[in-house]
Amino acid sequence: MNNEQSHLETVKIYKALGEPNRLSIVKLLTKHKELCCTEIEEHLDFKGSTLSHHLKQLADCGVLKLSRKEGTFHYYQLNQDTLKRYVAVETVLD
Amino acid sequence: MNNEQSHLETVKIYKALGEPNRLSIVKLLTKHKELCCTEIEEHLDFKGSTLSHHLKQLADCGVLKLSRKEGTFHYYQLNQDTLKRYVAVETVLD
DNA sequence: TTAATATATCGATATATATAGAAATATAAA
DNA sequence: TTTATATTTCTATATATATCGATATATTAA
Repeated sequence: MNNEQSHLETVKIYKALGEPNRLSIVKLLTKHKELCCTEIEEHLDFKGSTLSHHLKQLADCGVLKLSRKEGTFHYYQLNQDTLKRYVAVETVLD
Repeated sequence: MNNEQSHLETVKIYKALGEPNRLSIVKLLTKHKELCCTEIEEHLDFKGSTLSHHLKQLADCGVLKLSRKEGTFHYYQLNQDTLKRYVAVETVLD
């Protein structure tokens, strides 16, 4: 539990959340069951390639997961298990 | 609550926690009521000026506070209120 | 098949950040 | 006072990261 690996996993998660645009993505997803890239871009103003990088980082550390692919649309949703394990969701995300 | 300022405050806190050495400082302080710089340096191996920067960053966002000065020794402790508001302390810090 | 659209990856770059040595500050002891 | 010690601040630098345009991939429609 408190080994080096979990330490770095924890760091990775907080690093992912410690950037304004990524935290906005997470907050946006608390208001929607799932969203695809195009929908996220409608709410938050940055370029597609930038969004893709942020989504990858959030997915790599387990904060988000790809929930569904419908045609070319990739839908993402929050990974509530991860969030509850690391974040005080009741004060930060509610 | 969910305004731009609190968004950036939240980012600041997770950014502070999202670095291996700083997270180590926080974890170390969960095991001690308070510690001064010299004591922290005995546990974690980095230079005094580096430690000072990390402590400043952690204190600026409210994760740590300067609890006491005794001579030239500056004692720091965790700010439990901040931690509880942002971190799932029972899984991350216990 | 070709064309159109959505997303991801690549490569470059500008900005941010962690680190460290040196200097500054502060306190206490000699 | 001078000296020693603890911590902070200053300055430089190397590394990490966010962003973006271009390209690549994947899927669907025509």
